[in-house]
Amino acid sequence: MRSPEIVLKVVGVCRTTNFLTQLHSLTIRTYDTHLAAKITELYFELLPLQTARKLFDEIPHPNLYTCNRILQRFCGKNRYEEVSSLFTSMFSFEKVDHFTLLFALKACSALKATNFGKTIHGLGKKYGIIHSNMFLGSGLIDMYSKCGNMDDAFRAFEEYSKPDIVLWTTLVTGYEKNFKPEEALAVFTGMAMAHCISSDPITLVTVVSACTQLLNLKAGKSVHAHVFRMGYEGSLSLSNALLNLYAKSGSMFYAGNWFRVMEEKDVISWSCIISCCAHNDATDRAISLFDEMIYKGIEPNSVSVISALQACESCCNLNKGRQIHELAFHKSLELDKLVSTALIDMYMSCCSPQEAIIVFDRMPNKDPVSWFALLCGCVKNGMVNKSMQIFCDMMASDIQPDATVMVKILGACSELGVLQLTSCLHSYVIRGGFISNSFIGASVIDCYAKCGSLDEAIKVFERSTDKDVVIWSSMFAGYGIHGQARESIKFFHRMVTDSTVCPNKVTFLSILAACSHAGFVEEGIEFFNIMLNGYQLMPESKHYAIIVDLLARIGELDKAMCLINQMQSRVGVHVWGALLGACRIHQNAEIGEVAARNLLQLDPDHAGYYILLSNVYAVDGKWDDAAELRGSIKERELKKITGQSVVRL
DNA sequence: CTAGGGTTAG
Repeated sequence: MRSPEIVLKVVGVCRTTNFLTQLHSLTIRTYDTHLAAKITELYFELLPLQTARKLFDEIPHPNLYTCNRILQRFCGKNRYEEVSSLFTSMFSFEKVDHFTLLFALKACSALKATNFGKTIHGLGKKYGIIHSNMFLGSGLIDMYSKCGNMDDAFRAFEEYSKPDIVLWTTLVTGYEKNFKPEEALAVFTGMAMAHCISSDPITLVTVVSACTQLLNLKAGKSVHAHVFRMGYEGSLSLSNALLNLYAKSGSMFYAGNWFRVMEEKDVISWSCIISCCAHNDATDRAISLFDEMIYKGIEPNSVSVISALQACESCCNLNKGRQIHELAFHKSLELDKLVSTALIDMYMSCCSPQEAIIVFDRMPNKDPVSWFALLCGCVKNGMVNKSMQIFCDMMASDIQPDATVMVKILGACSELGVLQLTSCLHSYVIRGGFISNSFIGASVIDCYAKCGSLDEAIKVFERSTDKDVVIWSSMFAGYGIHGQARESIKFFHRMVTDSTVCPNKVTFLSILAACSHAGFVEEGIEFFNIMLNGYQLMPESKHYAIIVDLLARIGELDKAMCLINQMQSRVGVHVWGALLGACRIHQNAEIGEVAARNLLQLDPDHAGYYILLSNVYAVDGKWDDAAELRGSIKERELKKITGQSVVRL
């Protein structure tokens, strides 16, 4: 077997390294370009990168065309390390062409290797092929954009005196993908004003995406009108981009209407509308749309499954969630990390942490987000010890916790109330360099306060160099927890006079809570008014709940009721709960019934409300009503969850 | 052998 043709045929079948070594020496001797091309491909396909490069360097006359083909093949397979390595070997060539550079640029984009990209840019100039065609231009702009370097992308763009539509679009897309939607629209405007350039459907997709980022419905609509004028409504991607714009701008109405009239719909369109419904309290509609999609024979992908799972999550539809899980399993979509994480979220929100843990354990490669979902879910389900365990496992698996994880775990720790653990986490926070993050600082303060050590909380507060509104608020709350409303108020004045920090809604919530905890009725009401009139902050349900509690406690039930009637925001359970609790103390069955009826409407399965109401009846002497209520608790098989609070020093 | 686009996320 001396003929290269025969060798080539054999190469296709036999792929052992041993055989490859023999072929290599043959290739070096024969100088055959076909053989060289084929074997180059095999080196990079089968051997470790370094070995492949070494062998390739020994080949006397590799052919540019075939090397380009190999680069292209590896680009198609996303094997960019190989691309970059082979390209570097090609430096010894007398000349490479724009195809070579284009594939190399693709590798730079994927590997985010800006410096290497700049080298290629320079090579292009050296070889004088930069302006040989527009392909290299868009490749350069795209490379700089994908490396997050828009300044160089723009400079590359400026090197072309007559940019074509693709070049313009690449630049617009670069700005949009780098979260600079204003710049994207500005470039688009520049393009529209440039001579002989009119936008095409692909450009408009990006323009619509920029409008979506800006939540600029008005601009988006005018693009939509332009789409109709140009007759582009047949473009599916463009239709989907518009659908996404309507969905994201919170306009379910527009989204639904546009979805209905869209000529063609694919799985992306369906995912988009399902996600829109799931995020806008139309969970049942989201689920029925998902069913409809399946019924119509549209193959679900991970995105549609995730959106449907989110719908199940927010309406606690465990059975439907399980059904979708099964579907995802059969379609092998559970392999997608985002799907698994959505499943964990769903099971955790539907109060089935065991199933969530099973999903997590099955994940072959867990990412920080899935760890976080598991940790949050355990906290949400009251499994605080378990969440601490997860935190340890996470570090044992070499996953570095980030700021969000730290905030969550500190929250869990404050619930556990173990002071030693708090100081442990505090040291970890300092060592990890997290202490400058004000959310974490505030969590540490809160954690110390809840574990009983106000002194430590104050130390952390005084030591923090950059006290922002979050840190201050956590300190007000800390004093509040310890019943020291006086100190809390003193600190509030210190903040207002000594710093430039402006209080927000959370600040007032902390202050109000402190007043409520210490029974400072007048001060509480005064702060409520300062918030409303002094700072023009709209109180939310939680603020009202505290004020209602304060008023109701001193027996001003009518005033409290009056305040509730004035509320513009949704009246939450805490507001009615505060009122009902006070009605029991002040023996007002009339208002108590109103409060209870509203409560049971908001949360029919909460045993505590039934018991509170039955107590209201009892003190009023309405024994029959009380008995009937107690009966319905038994009927519904509701159990009162007993409260516990623990501090371990 | 070659370039620009749409849905998910704590």
